[in-house]
Amino acid sequence: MDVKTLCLAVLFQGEATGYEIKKAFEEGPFAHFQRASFGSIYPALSKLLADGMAVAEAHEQDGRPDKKVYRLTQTGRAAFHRAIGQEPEHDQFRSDMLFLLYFARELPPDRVAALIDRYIESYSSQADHIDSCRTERLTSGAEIDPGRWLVSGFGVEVYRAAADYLIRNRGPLLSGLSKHSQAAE
Amino acid sequence: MDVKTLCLAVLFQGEATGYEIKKAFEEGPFAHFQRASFGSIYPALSKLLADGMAVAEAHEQDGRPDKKVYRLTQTGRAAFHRAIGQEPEHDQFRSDMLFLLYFARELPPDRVAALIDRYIESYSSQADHIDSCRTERLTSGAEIDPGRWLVSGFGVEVYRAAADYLIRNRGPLLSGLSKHSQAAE
DNA sequence: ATCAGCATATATCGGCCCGATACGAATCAA
DNA sequence: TTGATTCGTATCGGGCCGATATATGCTGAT
Repeated sequence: MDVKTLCLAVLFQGEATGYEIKKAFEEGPFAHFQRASFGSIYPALSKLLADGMAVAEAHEQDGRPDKKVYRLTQTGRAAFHRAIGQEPEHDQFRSDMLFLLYFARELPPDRVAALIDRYIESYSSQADHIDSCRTERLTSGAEIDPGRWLVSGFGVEVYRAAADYLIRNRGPLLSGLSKHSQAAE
Repeated sequence: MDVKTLCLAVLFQGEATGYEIKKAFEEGPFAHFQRASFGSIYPALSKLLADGMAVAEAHEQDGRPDKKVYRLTQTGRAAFHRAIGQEPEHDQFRSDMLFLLYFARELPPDRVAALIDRYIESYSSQADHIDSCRTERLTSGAEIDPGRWLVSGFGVEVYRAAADYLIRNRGPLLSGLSKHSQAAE
């Protein structure tokens, strides 16, 4: 999924500025499983305009700095449907934390403990946050989109599983580490 | 974690060629949570040589094409320890599958079903594969590194949780989708 | 038997994308 | 009052991926 497609996706859900598109990947609906930076969003939006997939409307009103609100054209909507017809790439996960824990033997045990605690806290709070958004949407009485519901539930489940695993294995890791250092050093 | 550090990590575990380093991220110990391509590995290795962090030995023997076996120097080993002393970046996950499922409403239901089935199959087989490597190592009687054990267990647990969630929610998603299309179209 | 395809092996190049940075102002907390 | 944070657009350097080039030996289908 290139950033052009990602912008198409956000704009498919309604008009937005470049800044708002960024937020959709930071705290919005696409957070946790897709991302894009300003350095790729703004050029992508320019290209969308050039290709006639979107139109921009300048709003100078509110604060002071001009803002450009982008909206998809029919061409853009068609391009989005074409894009989601393509075969998806494999999921990818990148974790510096697991990388460091892999080398736990090479780190001071107290650092390993701190690392794993931060990891647990981070995953737990992310699960809680998504979960609170879900219950909020449930109680709001608004209509629930099955796709979005599945995706957010996936996030809760997987983050929880990750946190639980680390809670269960924190002790064993630390004691395994100390046993080894007793034997080897 | 830049590719230079990643190469340092692989070489820390023993000498290797560029090709073997790539494999460490494809099927080796770092698969699933870190990655690197040839386009970044070879330049990184050149830099490692230039910085005196590694030395290369040419082997022309075996097949026909020359291979360069890289080995870390003391400087390299020190650089690696310095690198793992740094603060890790946040974990990141990117999933085209979840992106597509988010837009399930915009896709033909049979495609959604196929997509989710492939997803389940992929996650299940990855969990099984890591798990078989773990039982193999357990029964081999060789010493078990606590860090690596934790990391591989994490993979099994999280992949299983993801697959289980999708198995449980495949039906509800599909029926939710058909209910909606009845109501709206 | 032959030939396509894959594994081994090194290397480069175009292009995409991130992170930092610049610019500018308003609002809010210390 | 002054530093931080939010809103907002935009570029630039550098890092990294994916495709491609090059070369050869092995293996399994036809």
